Amino acid sequence: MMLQTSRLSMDQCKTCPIGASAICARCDSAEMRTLESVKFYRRFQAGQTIVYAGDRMDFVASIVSGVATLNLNMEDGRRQMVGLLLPADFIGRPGRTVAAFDLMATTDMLMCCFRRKPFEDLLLAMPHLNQRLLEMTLDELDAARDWMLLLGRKTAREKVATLLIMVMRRTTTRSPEPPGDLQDFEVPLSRVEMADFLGMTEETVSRQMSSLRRDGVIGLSGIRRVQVADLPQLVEVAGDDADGGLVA
Amino acid sequence: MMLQTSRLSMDQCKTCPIGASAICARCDSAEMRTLESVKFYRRFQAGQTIVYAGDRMDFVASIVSGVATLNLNMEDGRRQMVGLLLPADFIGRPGRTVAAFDLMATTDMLMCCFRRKPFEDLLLAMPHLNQRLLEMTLDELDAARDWMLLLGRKTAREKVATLLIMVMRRTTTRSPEPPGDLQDFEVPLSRVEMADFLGMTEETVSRQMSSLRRDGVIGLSGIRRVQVADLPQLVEVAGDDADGGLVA
DNA sequence: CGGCTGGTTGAAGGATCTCAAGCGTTGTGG
DNA sequence: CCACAACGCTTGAGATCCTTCAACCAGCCG
Repeated sequence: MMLQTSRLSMDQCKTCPIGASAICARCDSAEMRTLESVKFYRRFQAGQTIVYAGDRMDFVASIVSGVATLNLNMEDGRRQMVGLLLPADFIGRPGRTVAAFDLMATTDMLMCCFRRKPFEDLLLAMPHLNQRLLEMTLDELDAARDWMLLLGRKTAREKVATLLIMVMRRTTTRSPEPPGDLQDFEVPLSRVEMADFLGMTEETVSRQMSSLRRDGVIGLSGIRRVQVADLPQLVEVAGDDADGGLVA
Repeated sequence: MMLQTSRLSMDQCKTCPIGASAICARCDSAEMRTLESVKFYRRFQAGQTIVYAGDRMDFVASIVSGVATLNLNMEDGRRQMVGLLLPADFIGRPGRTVAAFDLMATTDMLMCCFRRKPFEDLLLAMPHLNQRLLEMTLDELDAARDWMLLLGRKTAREKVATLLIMVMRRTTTRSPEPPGDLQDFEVPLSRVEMADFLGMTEETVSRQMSSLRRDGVIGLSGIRRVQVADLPQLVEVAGDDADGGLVA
């Protein structure tokens, strides 16, 4: 397990699929070479917990491929997802040695890692790195705020619709013109994970998915594959939080 | 109204009450002089909306005194608070010309402002400023994530207890040794604002406050003043999200 | 085949919301 | 100076949405 099959082809930052939007997006070629010399790859399997809250965390990383989640737990087992991390997203917090959240791989993952301390030094030495990390963190904060509206004020049906739209937007390859209403995509989360994202139970998630299917808003095939049959209605159902980036 | 009575004494950054933890905390004295020369103060009254989501926003600012909130609205009037901003907190997003959230003053406020464009230039020129803003943004993101757990998974009673602890911790002057259980502080939010913070109705907030009082966990005097009668129990009730900074 | 996992569906219960009335304080105008 | 309207808060009663608990179903793998 954890064989690194494609090590060689990955070692070149030039060919990195997330280069344009990753932490290194603003770096010039000299800076890239510096980063390239200290980076290393790690793979994780679907379902694996990468670190638990409270564990020591000695690296930071960018997601090259796959999906990870950040989760907070209460003693009695209640769990809330607080981060959904897709390719190019950054993992870890400079200046913090101990993880604040559980970090888990929900699919097989490849991560581009840096040991924490050297990375922190680079952060001080390379304004481009600092600027890009700031920008990414501000984006995440905006996303967290939209998410808070969902958690605090939306109904179960609105929550599910919003999640589907979000996954669709962040997941489907942005074709120049959207192919009408019939997007087909895979939700990289189990029902339980969707429930943890949305702050509800898996049963309610399941019911709302079925309800949206019955109403002709979406289609379901396989277990995680969704077709948007009526995008305008899906957006309508989502409640359109003051066009918080979802409508675009 | 909006008389600036203490302008002269405020013009000196040296005497600024939030200097230690504001955006300028890491700047050296040369950098401080630069900032000082372009900063300006603005006052706002309690209840005033500073900007609406979608409005042009041509400045960024630090809160010198008072309390502001960021809010998201849905078309049908549902509202969720997504930011609670206290002295030293930073307002506005570099690189964004249009506000993403409603920004309102819940108390009388004094803000230390910079025009956006010059500030963005300074951000590029002063790594210290960039580093500090990154640090503050990361802190806010952590806080947003704790908040998401509250919104998604906590009961009404837990929500109220958590808010009280949070306000107590961020509001009371950190005396060297905490004076036993009997903290007395003011919640700078109306019941409606508390409800918007917690993702519930004002009636439920009110009921839970009364319930906590009946159970001897807190005392209430005036309308916004709270005495913590039994801190351990209050922390217990709050559900103590994996000691997410609340216990400490 | 049989157990296991993840997902769906049903029925009942409960936490929170909604709607409504009541209360105390504040400010205002007669 | 009092009456009264306005506002913010509290309390009550009924309705509702979501959860809980349980059964069931489909696919997968030993």
